[in-house]
Amino acid sequence: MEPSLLYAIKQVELAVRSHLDDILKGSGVTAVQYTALTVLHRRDGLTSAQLARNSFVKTQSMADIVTALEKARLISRRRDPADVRRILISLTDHGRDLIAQYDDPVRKLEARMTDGLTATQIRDLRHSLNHCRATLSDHPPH
Amino acid sequence: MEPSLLYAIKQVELAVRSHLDDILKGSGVTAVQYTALTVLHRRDGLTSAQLARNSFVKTQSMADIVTALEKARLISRRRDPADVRRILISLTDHGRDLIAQYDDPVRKLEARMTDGLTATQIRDLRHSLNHCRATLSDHPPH
DNA sequence: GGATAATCATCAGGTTTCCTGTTGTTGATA
DNA sequence: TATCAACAACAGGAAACCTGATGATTATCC
Repeated sequence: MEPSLLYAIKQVELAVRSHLDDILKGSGVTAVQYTALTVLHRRDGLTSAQLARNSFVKTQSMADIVTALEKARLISRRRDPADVRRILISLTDHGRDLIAQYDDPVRKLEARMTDGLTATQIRDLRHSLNHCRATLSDHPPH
Repeated sequence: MEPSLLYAIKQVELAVRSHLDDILKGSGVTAVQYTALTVLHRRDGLTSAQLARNSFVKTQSMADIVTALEKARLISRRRDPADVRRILISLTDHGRDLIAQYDDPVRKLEARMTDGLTATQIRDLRHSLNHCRATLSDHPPH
């Protein structure tokens, strides 16, 4: 009986999170919080609601994470002058330092994971994952 | 700046979980609990500790899930006569019914996710994911 | 222009899923 | 036999999710 692709993805993600938790032990942030930081590192000035949509969770759930990151002085928040409802989030210097500090071990984890795959296989894997992500986003659960 | 493979996997898993939560709404089980049931469906008679290792979590964490499933009468537990420390877990008829009930919508979710990919691409994706899983298991965090 | 709808942030309260740490029992090993 | 490893379980706590509701602001439609 062939295990499903859904299960295979979950398995890899579980393994990655386990290794990531280990890498981040002592950093003061969880794997989920670290991921939110990396998203902000790539796209500064997002709102909590945008971050939530990016992670397929409710805004209330993302608020927990944002609150923790702000308390740790890793992010800062400011009103959007163009839309007073919005509060834009940016990394602080402290937040950028943390990203920089763990960039290397996280890259090494990815290298270890793909060790044994060819460059072509890695490229195809990335392509297929992006395809799956896009397809599921186009047909949202609600 | 290229998003990492680790991030791509997390994104797909988040999207899958979101859709799975939606499918399972009304089932009485969570996505995590459902996944544990599918593992037992494929390999009956596992212990809680074995399930935990399979999911890269501590035995104490898996105990929460197993307790919930037993309370819902979806699994049953019995002592292993060959090793009295162990308690083997099996699906009940009720548990098998639940798996059967949601098998079709879950398969459809997987089909939707891979819509647009060729059979070869899907095969390669499965192969690469299994490779990543195995590589990370061979180099455990602890 | 004004009513209606959508969006954002937030409060309250609750559940699930993870953790550390500890203990007692049993099986494996030296 | 003595030691060590594995399993299950208890206690307690934190993180990350949820539903439901509210007020403020912006967007849309007649």
